[in-house]
Amino acid sequence: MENQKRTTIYDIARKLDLNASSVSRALSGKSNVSETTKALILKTAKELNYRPNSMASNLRRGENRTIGVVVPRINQNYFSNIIAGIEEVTYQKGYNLIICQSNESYEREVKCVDTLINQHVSCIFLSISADFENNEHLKSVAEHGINLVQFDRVDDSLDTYKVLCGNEEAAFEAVSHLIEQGYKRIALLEGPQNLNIFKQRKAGYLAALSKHGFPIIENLIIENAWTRELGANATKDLLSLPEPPDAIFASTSDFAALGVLDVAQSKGIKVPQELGICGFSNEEFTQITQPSLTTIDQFSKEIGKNVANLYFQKMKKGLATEVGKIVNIKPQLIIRNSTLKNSV
Amino acid sequence: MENQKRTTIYDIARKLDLNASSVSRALSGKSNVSETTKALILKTAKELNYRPNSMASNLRRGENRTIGVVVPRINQNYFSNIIAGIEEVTYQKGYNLIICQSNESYEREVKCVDTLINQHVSCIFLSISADFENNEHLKSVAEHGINLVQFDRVDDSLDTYKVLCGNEEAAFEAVSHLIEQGYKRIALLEGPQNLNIFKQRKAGYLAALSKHGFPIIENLIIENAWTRELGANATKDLLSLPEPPDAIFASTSDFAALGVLDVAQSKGIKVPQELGICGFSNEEFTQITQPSLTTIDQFSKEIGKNVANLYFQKMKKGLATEVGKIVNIKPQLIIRNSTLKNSV
DNA sequence: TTGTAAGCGTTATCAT
DNA sequence: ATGATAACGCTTACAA
Repeated sequence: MENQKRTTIYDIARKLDLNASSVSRALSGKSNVSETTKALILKTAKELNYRPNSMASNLRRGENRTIGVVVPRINQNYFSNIIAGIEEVTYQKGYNLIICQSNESYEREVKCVDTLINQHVSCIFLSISADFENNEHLKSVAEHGINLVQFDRVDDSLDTYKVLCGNEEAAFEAVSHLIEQGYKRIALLEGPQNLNIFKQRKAGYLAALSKHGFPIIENLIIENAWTRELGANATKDLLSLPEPPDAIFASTSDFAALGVLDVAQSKGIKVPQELGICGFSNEEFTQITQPSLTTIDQFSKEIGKNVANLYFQKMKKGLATEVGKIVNIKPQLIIRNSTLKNSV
Repeated sequence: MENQKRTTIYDIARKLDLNASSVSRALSGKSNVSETTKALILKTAKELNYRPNSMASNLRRGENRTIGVVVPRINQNYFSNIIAGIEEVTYQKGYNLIICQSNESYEREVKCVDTLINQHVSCIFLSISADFENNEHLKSVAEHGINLVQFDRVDDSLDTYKVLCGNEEAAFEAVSHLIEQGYKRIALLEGPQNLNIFKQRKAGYLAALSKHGFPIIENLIIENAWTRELGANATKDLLSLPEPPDAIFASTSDFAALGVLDVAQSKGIKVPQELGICGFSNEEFTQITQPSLTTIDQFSKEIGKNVANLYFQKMKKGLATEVGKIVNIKPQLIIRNSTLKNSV
């Protein structure tokens, strides 16, 4: 069972006293083969349990109907939804997906890209890791004639196709909403600034403050607070300031926002009356917390679909030179109880 | 950029006035090649930006260092964690992963398996879809000399390697715990019975009842309640019975348990005093609800690692004929407030 | 409509 | 230690 030889087109040809090329033609639905022999070939192919060897045909044709995906983490809702979106499109196009996770490590990201290049994938969809160092590996993708679509966490300096998700405007909206609700001292939990998305979210925060004439208070901005625990620690620090904030925008993630809520509850601080909390990503649990958390939905599955469509509808057809190289998915502010100071 | 030819071992050979076979030997680290030429080859390979063509070498060697994974849904915590576990092992072994999702559709599951067979993957890791019909496609995997590891949702009738996760004992423990807490009328939300896991969970429920001398009450058992909404509907029905249950075991998922909690809260029923609730899977949100939900942790990432290790440590080495074909991951009951009637 | 033959980029086997 | 050659299974000009 282990090592029996699989049937090839030659086996079929031999059995029917035909030539392998006829079999190939028949199986790939070419027109130049008579209906009778075609039927015969299809029949015996089935009998012999024939399966095409895609390694061989890929090699011969010089193209591999496979797309490589590199994400920081597979098992994070945001990314697994993107992958699901990608898969929905690629499956229907008959393409396979090779999935790699960088585990937020730059070194590993480089290795993933390397193996994908070796696999001769048609395209790579990639979101960079948290400790991104430089873009040599991404340049080498292009050097090997492989298409590249960056999404979400992208290297701006590289002129590739990109799917972005309006981080700056989302942060702007969120902070504006906090201001409209009457919060006066709004803190920011920010993520690693080598990632574009966190830079943009910070920019949105700053823009909203300045638009409403609010001062920028440096010690209300906490770096690297992007897990539940780090969010909680940051909150403890913030609340013990002489002039503590009355709202915290956890721009990094809903997990950080959850950490904020943890601390607020353990200290008996009322949310949203005494402290407003806003997260980022619309994780499932944000509607379950007490109070439910205001957050930003990024339409992650949509992002995935757009990434894949960008490849199939534009790149592959050689369309879109400059126009349409960048797709923007507009995120949406989801207002819930954790910031509704006025309405409670 | 798009269509330039990639450098091959012939290009390197030509440049160094050597033979392609020497280059091949040098690059694949064989011993029978002098240190000097080896160094030379490696150097020029780098200069020419050479990348091995794995399609070609796979074809030649007759093996594809790729593993196919088929899951019902990629973007479900349980499965994405399993995939993360698988990836952790396969990455380190230098294997690639082709991921497919069946979307709980049998037809699509068959297609996924088909493409994986065509890809000549070394092994398929699979968890069957909800509307599983028959195992013809799984049999054909073996017929093509491809290894198969089933996990979690498996077809018991097939003699393959399996990674299971003690569904029956977990359900037994959960229901025993409910009984010990003093609940008298324990309802069951059950899933599609064509899936082994739901059958086993039901069996565990029944076994626990009978062990403690509890009667089996048919109308406390609700079929197909495995989403939040279906769980809520089932709960409404249950609570309007003349003799409603005082505990509900949502054996299908934590989402169903959440639906139960929704209804309890909207009806002002106190959890756990008037109604005990137990879920299944230890989703992230179960520790966030008010009250927190008792559930069962399945160690999903561990399952993934075990699946992959089963292949690398046993199947691939031809070890383990009968012994060790089935690995059992013991799940763990996580007791939280939603069932602690006695302690509140 | 069918057959012939070359070639995709490797690697394995044999000879040198 | 290195070279020549065939082969993996398929596709595709080209010839018949």
